Amino acid sequence: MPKQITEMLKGTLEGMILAILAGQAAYGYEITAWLRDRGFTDIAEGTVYALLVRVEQRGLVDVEKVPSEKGPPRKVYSLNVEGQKALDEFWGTWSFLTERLEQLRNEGK
Amino acid sequence: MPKQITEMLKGTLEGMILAILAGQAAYGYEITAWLRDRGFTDIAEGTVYALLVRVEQRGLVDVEKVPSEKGPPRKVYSLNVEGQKALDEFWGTWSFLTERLEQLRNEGK
DNA sequence: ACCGGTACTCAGTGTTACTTTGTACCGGTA
DNA sequence: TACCGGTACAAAGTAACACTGAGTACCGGT
Repeated sequence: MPKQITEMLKGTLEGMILAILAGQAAYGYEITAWLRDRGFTDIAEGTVYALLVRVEQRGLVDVEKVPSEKGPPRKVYSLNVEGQKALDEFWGTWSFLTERLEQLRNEGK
Repeated sequence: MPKQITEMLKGTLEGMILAILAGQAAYGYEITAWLRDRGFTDIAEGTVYALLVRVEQRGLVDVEKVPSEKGPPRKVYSLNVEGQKALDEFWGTWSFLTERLEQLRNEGK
């Protein structure tokens, strides 16, 4: 994966995580693994955790501590109503961007 | 335009400008106006100029000074071979991102 | 007793776009 | 003549975000 993606992820990674949590509750390690499976091999673990802290502080997710069989307790995050609103907004902004970019790609200018 | 777009533009704005220049040579003020016309009303003039300086320093564009009828001389930028390569790379990375995001949007998770 | 996989945390860094301010040229108007 | 608005570019300082690297801790298997 080109490291160019790093900068492109700014502003979208948070939305991606909200989107993942919209599907089902998950914990940090799980989300990281999921992203790596989908080809985002360069996303650092620390990045995901930092992001989860941020969305938690913004009140977009609910958190529950769940004991794990093999390691420290998991912090399981789930999207709440505020989070759903933020996710909708994210998709709106994302659509705006992709539409313009697609147009740019097709017309040459 | 939501200010959420600001962060999303990081990493894509440079590609957008390369894409515009691929269509035809242009100067800073013109590019800014073009972007505003397309709905990117919040993009600051200074941002575009700074970006043009950057792509010039990276050797992705050729520059020509052209006298203007109403104002200081224009710096007209055109994409060179290196720039075309960078643009191709950009579209590749962009496709990668959009495909994953679209997938995320459709499956819920 | 040790090692590897699981799971989370935090301080410091680099890149990027924004903000603000400034310079300068020109045509039109009062 | 003096001023103003639109054109055109430049540069210093700021904020947000993802990365890096190091650390802590729990557990099962050898």
